[in-house]
Amino acid sequence: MAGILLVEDDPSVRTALELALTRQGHSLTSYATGEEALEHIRSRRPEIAILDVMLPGIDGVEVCRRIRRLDQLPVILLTARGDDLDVVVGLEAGADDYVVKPVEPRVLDARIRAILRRAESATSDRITFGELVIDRGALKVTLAGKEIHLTPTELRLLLELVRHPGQVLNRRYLLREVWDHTHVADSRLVDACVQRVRAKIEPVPAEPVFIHTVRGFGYRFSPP
Amino acid sequence: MAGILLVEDDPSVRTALELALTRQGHSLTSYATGEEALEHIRSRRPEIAILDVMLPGIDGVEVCRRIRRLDQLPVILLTARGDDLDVVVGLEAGADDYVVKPVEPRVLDARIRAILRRAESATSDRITFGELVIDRGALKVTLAGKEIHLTPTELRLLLELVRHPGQVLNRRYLLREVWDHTHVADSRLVDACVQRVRAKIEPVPAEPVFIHTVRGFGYRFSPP
DNA sequence: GCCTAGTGTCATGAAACTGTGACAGCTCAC
DNA sequence: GTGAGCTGTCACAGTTTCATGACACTAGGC
Repeated sequence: MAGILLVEDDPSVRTALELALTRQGHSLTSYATGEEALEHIRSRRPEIAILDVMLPGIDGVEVCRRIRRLDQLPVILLTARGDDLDVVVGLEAGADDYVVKPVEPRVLDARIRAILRRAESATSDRITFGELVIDRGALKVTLAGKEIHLTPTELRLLLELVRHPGQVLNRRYLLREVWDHTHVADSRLVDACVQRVRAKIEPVPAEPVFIHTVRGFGYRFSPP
Repeated sequence: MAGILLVEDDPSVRTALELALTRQGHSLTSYATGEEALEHIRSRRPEIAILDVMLPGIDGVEVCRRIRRLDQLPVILLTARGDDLDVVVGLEAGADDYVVKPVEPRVLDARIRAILRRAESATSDRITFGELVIDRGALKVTLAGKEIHLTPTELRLLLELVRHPGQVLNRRYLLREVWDHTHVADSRLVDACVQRVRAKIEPVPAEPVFIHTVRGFGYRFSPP
């Protein structure tokens, strides 16, 4: 998933935060309860969790404790109460930061980045194009939070295209860079591979939004 | 020194903080200006720096930037102003936290501990991935509390993979790092060793949860 | 010398990946 | 509108890659 996990039960606050954080360029999945979040935390592998403290059922501090029992996942606790004792308890539960609502989106964003920077997971070189996230370190591609499996050649092709966003790359060039240079056969090879990649990453492969055909020249990667 | 470096120009605030933090069990050295602090930071090697933003001469944010240029030393910025923009600027300068004065000693202490805990876990000898605990100091690996015996090569391989969690490491790299650099050997050697490690640490070696094969590229360690 | 744990190599089968060609569908120039 | 040239789509067989287990070689303890 490679994004933020948000847990907030109040729908209006949740929507506002979703909007604000998405606008700051984060990808995000949100839940209303701690139970749901804990259930999905293993499979979705978020980079950071933002937990409201006051939740129905398991509260945010307890969710934080349970996360800590297994994982180093960074956690920010979010609360309406600014009580000093709460802050101390929250941080002792293993939270990395404790933020009092209402919070300016820019401030929350800055705190998220500060924590991610330190967690160093931010150093993994990741590129994001809307819903499409390409992690060059982990060699993982995710679309709308769902991991996409690409074969080695497909991945090399996509990385090559992404390396030159907006540029048209012709078939000869792609054959040289992605396949072995010694390749003579200029068949439909590139086309077929592009098609395979599209089938996996394009929501509607017939109307590609990422990899565009430039008739007579080649292909161009340009984010939507 | 292994303590806190405090930079605060107001003598009364400085004395109050010194007293409070000492009472919380921290050892501490304080300076009135950023220049003095920067001068001593190399030799004294503090664990964490707490910088007032408003300082005569170089201000706290600038001190933070200069520290960042050299070092990972954790930094807390301390300020009388709670302006959102200040927070963002401060955090972007590389600060780990931004605290507004006046601050309850307990809260400051909790924030210091949260940051130190995280900084320590990054370099700590013991890393936990769910059931798997790797003690780099004692060179011991335990799975669900039971000690696992790994041979030297197996252990070096596992440590190398764990050193880059989530990253795909190719066979050439692993051969260079884990085995001798001058190894011409068949890269199937890596496969065999990975197999052996899996047989020991994976509950179901055929469906690995720790060491994943990335076909065509190499192996990736990522916790379940 | 003998035994053992550790290590590198190899054969094998299974699974995944890839190149290829045929053909349909589309686009553009005329 | 029409035809030529491009491109999309698909199935399939050959190839590559990997997991697995067996085995030989080595160094060091006894």
